[in-house]
Amino acid sequence: MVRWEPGSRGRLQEAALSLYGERGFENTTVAEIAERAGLTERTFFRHFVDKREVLFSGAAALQELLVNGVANAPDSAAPIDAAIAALEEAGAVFQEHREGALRRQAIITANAELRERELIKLATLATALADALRRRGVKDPAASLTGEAAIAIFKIAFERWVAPSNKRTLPQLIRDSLAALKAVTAGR
Amino acid sequence: MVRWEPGSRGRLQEAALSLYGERGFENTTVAEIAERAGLTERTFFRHFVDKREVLFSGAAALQELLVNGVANAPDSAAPIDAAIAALEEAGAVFQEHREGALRRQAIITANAELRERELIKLATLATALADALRRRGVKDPAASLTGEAAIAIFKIAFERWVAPSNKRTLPQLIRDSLAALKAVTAGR
DNA sequence: ATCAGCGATGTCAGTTGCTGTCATCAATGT
DNA sequence: ACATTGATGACAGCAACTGACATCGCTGAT
Repeated sequence: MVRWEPGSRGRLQEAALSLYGERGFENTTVAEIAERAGLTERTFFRHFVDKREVLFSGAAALQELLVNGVANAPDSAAPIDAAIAALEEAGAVFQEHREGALRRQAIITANAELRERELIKLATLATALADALRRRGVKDPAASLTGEAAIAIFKIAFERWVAPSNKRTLPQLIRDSLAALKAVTAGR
Repeated sequence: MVRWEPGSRGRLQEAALSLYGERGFENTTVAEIAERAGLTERTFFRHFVDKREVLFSGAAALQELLVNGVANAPDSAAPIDAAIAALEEAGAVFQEHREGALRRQAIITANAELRERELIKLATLATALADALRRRGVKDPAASLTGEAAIAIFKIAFERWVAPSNKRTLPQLIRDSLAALKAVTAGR
């Protein structure tokens, strides 16, 4: 007989996800999440720094994916192309878990607090991309701007990807958005 | 004999600003702010929706400035140039209040919660810019991307502007950042 | 085989941001 | 004079989060 069932963190995450989906983020208390997971409120805060973080714990893996993607891009690739290549790889991963991504995104867009947290995650990704580019020898402000531009592209592409009418794939939409940005910034 | 001193809102703002500066955002309670302003905690929340909003109440005016700037740009201006013109106007306003801007920014960058709020304000500005561009007949995704790109430029320019070593003016840095973004996104 | 220490969890009390509700009272308009 | 309004106070309460300490199965060293 074990003292605790294993996988507390996973149970908390699952409980939170379903409760947020059922009754909304604001209308679910941490006590309820913990109860559904068979744990204590205090334990919830040992696994997640706050109530929102349950939805964003995957961001670390995403960041690693992006940083590696930039690092592994061919030396000949221009900064923006290295960044976009990394985004496309990440986009492919999202594409394979479309259901879960949509469910999660619906929860996030329904709540201002969660949108705040999402933005800070995106901003973190932008600086991580910029760092990765600097490691390739890209100078500032080009590195920072490329990171920001890449994340802006991802943001727009993602928005279009989750739209109900969308039929295209996320990597495709990323390439399209890059083309659109190039068109917009082309001097005349 | 008046029942209340006038200017409660201003006093609350001033009290909050100074306390945040003295002992940091997290280490000052709303009760303390209210006390310094000679008011009640409850009254604080009647003027500001939350503890952070004290630092961001100017964002509405900034947004108006940007939207008007875009609307008033010459018809011949390309979307990105209309957006940049608006940013430069706003940048000039910041330039005239550099002291206050620096003080405020120091408080914000010192705290994660405040950085979150700042990002959501920037995101709001990006969509406001995009809306203003659509009113000029710009289509999506060009409008959204231009809004995002413009805000990215502003963000980077602002970061460089507040750096201690900086000697240049914010509008100048905005123009520089635009040029850098164009260089970065130029296809080959 | 024993035992000390570790790690995940529980328990509990406390702080603080924030909200709902009702009362107060000067100023203002009729 | 009287009702209305608008800004504030008073007070109770919820829920997010934290700190401190207890519990107890497991594991590794002796």
